[in-house]
Amino acid sequence: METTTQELSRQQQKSRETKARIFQAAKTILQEQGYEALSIKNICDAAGVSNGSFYHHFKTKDDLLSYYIEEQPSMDPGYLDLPATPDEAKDAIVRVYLNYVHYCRELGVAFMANYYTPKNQSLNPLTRTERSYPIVTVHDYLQKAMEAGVITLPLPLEEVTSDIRIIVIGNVFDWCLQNGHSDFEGNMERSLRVYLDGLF
Amino acid sequence: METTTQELSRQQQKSRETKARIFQAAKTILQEQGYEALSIKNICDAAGVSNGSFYHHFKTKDDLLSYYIEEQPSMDPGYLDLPATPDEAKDAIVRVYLNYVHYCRELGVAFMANYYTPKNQSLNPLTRTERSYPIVTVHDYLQKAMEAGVITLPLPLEEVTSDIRIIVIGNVFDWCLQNGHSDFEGNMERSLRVYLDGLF
Amino acid sequence: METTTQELSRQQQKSRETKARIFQAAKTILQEQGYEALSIKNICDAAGVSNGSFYHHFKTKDDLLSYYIEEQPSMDPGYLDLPATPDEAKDAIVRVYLNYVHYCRELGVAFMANYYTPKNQSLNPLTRTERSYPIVTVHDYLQKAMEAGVITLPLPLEEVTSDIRIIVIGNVFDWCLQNGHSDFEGNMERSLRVYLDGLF
Amino acid sequence: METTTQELSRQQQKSRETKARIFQAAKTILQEQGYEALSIKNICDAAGVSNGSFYHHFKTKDDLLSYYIEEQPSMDPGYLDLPATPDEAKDAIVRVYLNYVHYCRELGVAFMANYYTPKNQSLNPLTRTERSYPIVTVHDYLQKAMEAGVITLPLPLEEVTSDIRIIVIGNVFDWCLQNGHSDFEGNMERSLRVYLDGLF
DNA sequence: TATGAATGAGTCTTCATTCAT
DNA sequence: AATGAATGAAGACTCATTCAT
Repeated sequence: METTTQELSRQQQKSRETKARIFQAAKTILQEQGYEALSIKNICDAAGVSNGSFYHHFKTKDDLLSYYIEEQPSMDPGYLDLPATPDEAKDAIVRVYLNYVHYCRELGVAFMANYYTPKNQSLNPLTRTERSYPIVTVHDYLQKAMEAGVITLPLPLEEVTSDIRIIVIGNVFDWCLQNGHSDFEGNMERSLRVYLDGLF
Repeated sequence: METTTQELSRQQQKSRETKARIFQAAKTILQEQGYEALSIKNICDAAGVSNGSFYHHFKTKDDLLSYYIEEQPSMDPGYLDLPATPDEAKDAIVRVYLNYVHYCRELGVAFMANYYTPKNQSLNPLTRTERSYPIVTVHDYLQKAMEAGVITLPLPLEEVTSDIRIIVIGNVFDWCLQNGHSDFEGNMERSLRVYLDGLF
Repeated sequence: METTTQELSRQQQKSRETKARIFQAAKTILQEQGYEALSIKNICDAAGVSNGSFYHHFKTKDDLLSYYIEEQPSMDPGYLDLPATPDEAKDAIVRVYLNYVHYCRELGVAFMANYYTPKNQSLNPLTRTERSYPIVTVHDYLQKAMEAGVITLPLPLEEVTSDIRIIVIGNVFDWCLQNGHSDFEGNMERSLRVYLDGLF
Repeated sequence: METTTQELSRQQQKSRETKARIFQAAKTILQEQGYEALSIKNICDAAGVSNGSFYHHFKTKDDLLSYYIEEQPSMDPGYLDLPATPDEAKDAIVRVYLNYVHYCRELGVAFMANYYTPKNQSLNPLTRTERSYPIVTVHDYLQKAMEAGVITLPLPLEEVTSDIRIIVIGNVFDWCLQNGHSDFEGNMERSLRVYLDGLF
């Protein structure tokens, strides 16, 4: 009968917890078992919740997924002091992308494999510029290094950053393709280094 | 009564047409509706063929998909004569992949954008080794060149071919990502060349 | 608004009815059309239930079949008090299987004749160990009797239970083979008794 | 144009060879891979023959199978000299059924699993008496031993042979159920011996 | 808010069989 | 006598979603 504000908020809080539990369960499944295993049933089992409850909190499966993507952590900057030598510049760039590798691992192969589709335009730096992609960081970094006379590029900067982006994409894609069973860090570092060695 | 060569080939021809129709149907679905819509039923409906017929022509769904890579216009063997100098080797490798670029263009961006999903295991050379991927060609080519003493690699051959594959994948992915509006040939050639320059 | 216990049980009751209807449909098909006709579709059609509903109630087709054995009218625990003499032990074991005979009669020859196929893996205790087969009961019973020093077996317990299972299977099979026109109880009791007499 | 009798018979001979090859292939598959693997495709592949050819020689799959059953080897008699002691009688009976085990193994689990259904009335000695089943042999043997005063049975002969038949059936069924992965000989010998020990 | 029963289209694949050649 | 292309029903099982309670 008496429904105080407090009681309502208690209920609301419980509801939010349920939603969070579902969300977390989905995240865990995605990371540990892959996208294919991400069925409503599996999510509900893992969350200890009925499937009806799922549909109470999320309109559809896609609805749930959209929340997931928004939650991505943003890149940690601060590697990028002005280099003293070309080799330092190479090291810095490699470090940026090893950091990205780390970030990919956090998200999990399963998620990345789903996310890394050419149709996913959020991957296209030409389309969406709000986000501070690593490649933007690297672009600015190389520019500064050139202006400071530390390095000289035999190619236009845009082409170089394009190549780097391509190499990085290739590495991620390959890692996904092999279901996380490739030497992600090793490949990333090596392919970038050889490329940069060919460059300056 | 008498079964002439011509009559036989008529049946064979019809068979080949059916196979091609299935092949084409899959391509169209991939282009217009995406990888997720690529079910056997959809393919057969689109091809106007019974599902049994599909399995008569293709061992499995994956089998069909891998044909898109196998069916590449056969490489001009002249590309791959033993090189006299390191630069000739680089040229040859670049040419192999420019040829691949040409093939991708033939299939179309729409197709490739749907085909290039990490979920498409027919892209994974580790999974399906029967097919003659360009990377296999290049692998053999580099080996021959090394044995002939024309080039020396500072890295294990496997790592080099891995890098090349990664770079090529990245190029294709990027091209798809930009809806075909990138300098596919230019990027492919440049990124490969710089990498190879860094190598030998 | 208020969800009383009664209302809940109404839904649960309906659910149980559905499950029973599926169960019964399978039984009927087995009786009238045989094991080969026992497809999920047939079962669902006969039960007037969607195939999704089937899988809501039973994990798998085998799961359903194994229920026929599990659902045995629960054994009177008094049967299985620790025996005072070897003869009491024999009596108990015989009684367990006379009870099983009774259960077989309830299911009917027609059903059993179709159910007793070597292809029906739900009959194989090695495959599915969750269920409480009579043989498990007997196994435990013999073990207790041995530990209590009431009986001594000249053979490993596992071999004995294997023999008993085999004899029981043979009895059921023979009964089916003769369309129910054999002395099921008589044969079961006699063959088991003579075997046990040879044992201890 | 000229079709001499000889030429015809040559063709006929080739035809018969093809048929035999198909038959043999089916037999091999049945024994080595089991009944489930016995598809027309597999048979034709193994026989090196087109599926059309199969249907030229056999009306249906069942047609082929019927040939298989007719080909079964008949039991080798001659174990059964009049025994001097009860133990010799037991040995003889066990030997008869170990021979039967051997015969089952020859036919293969796959075949037996298909054949050993209660619905298969050819297994019912009451129905079909033309064949000289092992149990008939044993029946006659026991009778002779009794008449000679070597053994005495505490039960009617009919009941004893019934028990023995039941035990044997159980052994075969169990062996099938476990896909040939049970100790067929061991179980058969042990269960029979314990039973006979309980008998005389 | 939460439950879980029910749905039915959808998944890939296998198979026995037919038929034109 | 022999080929192999084509058929389509059938197999078990999964899944996102709806709805009455």
